[in-house]
Amino acid sequence: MEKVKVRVKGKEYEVEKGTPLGRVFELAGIRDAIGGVLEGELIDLQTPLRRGGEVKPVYRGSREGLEIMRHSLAHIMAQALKELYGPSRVRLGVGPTTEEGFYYDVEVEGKTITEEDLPKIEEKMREIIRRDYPILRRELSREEALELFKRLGERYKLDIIRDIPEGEAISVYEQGDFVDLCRGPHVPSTGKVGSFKLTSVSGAYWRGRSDQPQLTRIYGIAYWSDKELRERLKFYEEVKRRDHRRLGRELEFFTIDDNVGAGLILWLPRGAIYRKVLEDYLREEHLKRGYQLVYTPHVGKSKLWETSGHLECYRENMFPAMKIDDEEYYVKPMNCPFHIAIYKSRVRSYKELPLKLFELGTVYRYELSGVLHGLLRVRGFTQDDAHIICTPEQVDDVIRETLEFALSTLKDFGFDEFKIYLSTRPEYSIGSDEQWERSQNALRKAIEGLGYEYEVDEGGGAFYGPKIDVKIRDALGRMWQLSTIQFDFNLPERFDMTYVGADNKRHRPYMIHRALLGSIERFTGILLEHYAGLLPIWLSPTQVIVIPIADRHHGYAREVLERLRSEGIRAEGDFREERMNAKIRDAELKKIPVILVVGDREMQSGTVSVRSKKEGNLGSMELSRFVEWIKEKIRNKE
RNA sequence: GCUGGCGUAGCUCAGUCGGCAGAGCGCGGGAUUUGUAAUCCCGUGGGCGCGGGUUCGAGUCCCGCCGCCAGCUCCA
Repeated sequence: MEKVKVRVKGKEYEVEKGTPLGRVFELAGIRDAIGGVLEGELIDLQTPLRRGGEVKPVYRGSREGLEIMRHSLAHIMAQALKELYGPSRVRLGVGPTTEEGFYYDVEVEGKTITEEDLPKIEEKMREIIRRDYPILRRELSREEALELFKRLGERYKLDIIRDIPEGEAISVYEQGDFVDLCRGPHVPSTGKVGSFKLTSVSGAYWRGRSDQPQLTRIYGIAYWSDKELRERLKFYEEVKRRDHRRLGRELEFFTIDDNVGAGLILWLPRGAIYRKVLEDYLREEHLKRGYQLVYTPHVGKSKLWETSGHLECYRENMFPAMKIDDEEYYVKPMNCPFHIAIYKSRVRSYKELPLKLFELGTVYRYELSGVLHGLLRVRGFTQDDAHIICTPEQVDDVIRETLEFALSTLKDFGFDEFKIYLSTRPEYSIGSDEQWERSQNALRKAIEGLGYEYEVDEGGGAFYGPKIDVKIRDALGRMWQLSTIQFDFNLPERFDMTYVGADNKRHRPYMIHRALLGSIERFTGILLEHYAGLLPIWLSPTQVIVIPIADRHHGYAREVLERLRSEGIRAEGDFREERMNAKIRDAELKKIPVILVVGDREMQSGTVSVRSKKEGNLGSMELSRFVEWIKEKIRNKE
């Protein structure tokens, strides 16, 4: 009999090949493990050892164990469904784990599972957990497996079995009278799982293909302890509380009107002020760095989009054509062809490169109605878009400067945690080896030069060039992709872009697309959620609200207001016949960063009583001192 | 687009078995002149998403449409 050598806790054990891991743990005196990691592979106690190596035991409460336990919960849910609705009515798809828990795709004949059914299913699951069935692994031959699942009427499982490569073991796991095709791993018995909650149901196509039947996907989240589970549920509450669609309405930033159209944003006055500040900032920063501002139209002739290749490759994302004077026009989904037309408006010399054209360009893209989501996924949006056209020699400097610009911009909005991704040449691509080499090097050097970690997505670039994407982490720990810096070897060819070099010959320039925030709309959604609606003072539509206590203070309040406004501070007054407390409450709910209360005392001494949303009541301050105080905060982008 | 859920006042929601459409907030008017998160009183506001059908009678039941929300990538 063949033997394998397994090392556990520094000791080596030689056992027959195929011995279950649990047996080895017994020899090693390990009692309460629920599984193990064999050379990086997560296995359970019943997994037969087919190779040797180092094994680390996995216990309840551990991270690796979480994966095992969640997987078992998916099975327990499937068993519960079979018990509730009858085994022959329930057909199972796949039931994997997710980052937070698990799901199972199922089909229940003659019944649509809704969220109302979830408590009942949970209750049945708890019952199965209490019964503490041992979970047993069995390996079957292909024929046995096909026979078994045919008998059970599990047509989806049969699909899966057919896809398992020859020679790979086919295993099933049994608990009570429930049996499921499964690679494992699983906990030793149904009683050894953690806390869970079923959260939602949705439709999901079998194998993710729309030509396949749609199953019901039931989601659950699971953690080892009640405490962790409660914390995660609280996190979801927080996500809901911070939903930018709700904040956008409460703060009167934007609205979406059915009569205007789905995915089309109407910016309300308060949102518009914020947007103006944001856009002014962007334009200033671009001018500082030698970009030139341009404006381009919203539509262009079909010929333009033919040349650019958009009609060929991007048509399904474009709004359909409109006919004008026997000529077809398309609403722009991108700004590049226009920026290229600007570049080509005259002969360009190498002396004026790099040429950096910047536009807050509003584009329209057709998105499926089902994917639209507040500001985060829309059909019309404004990009902070630029195209940089340069010589090959300038590529390194241009990229370094651009990446630096992107990161410093993100930092200005309060994002300091980034993840940078470098996507390289895919299998099918255009452009020369030299172009790819030079560009990829420039991107890599730029990231390394700034001392950042990055991940390489090998072959993940577009067919027309490599790129860097920057993702940020928001206050809730979620990652969002914002900046992108992307080479394009395609458009300069298609549009025959050239510059005259020092040699008085025509050369092909390099072109780079880049966006820092991506889209103003989407970025605003992310920002609202990141700050839970409490924007930094420099971005707040109203920075200060002046609250007079009684009518006799209105005159002084107006003086204060005027002074603030003359200093360029966005200030408002609350002159309603309301009690001070009510006015403060309203201002707090509107998340206005600073409240100035003025009454008899302030009027006499020429001061204001400062209450900051962040820091609470700060007491009285001379008016001029307050002006300095808040200007300092605005300057520092607090 | 597909599947499921939901559409009642500007907002958040209640409306039982099919039997006179409600509450709070908001908004308007009045009283109150107030020191750090809701003063009181009165009033206003609804084609119950749209269109059909069943019924003596439909917010409620049935059918069709529209809109919104969630999911549709993570391979037993």
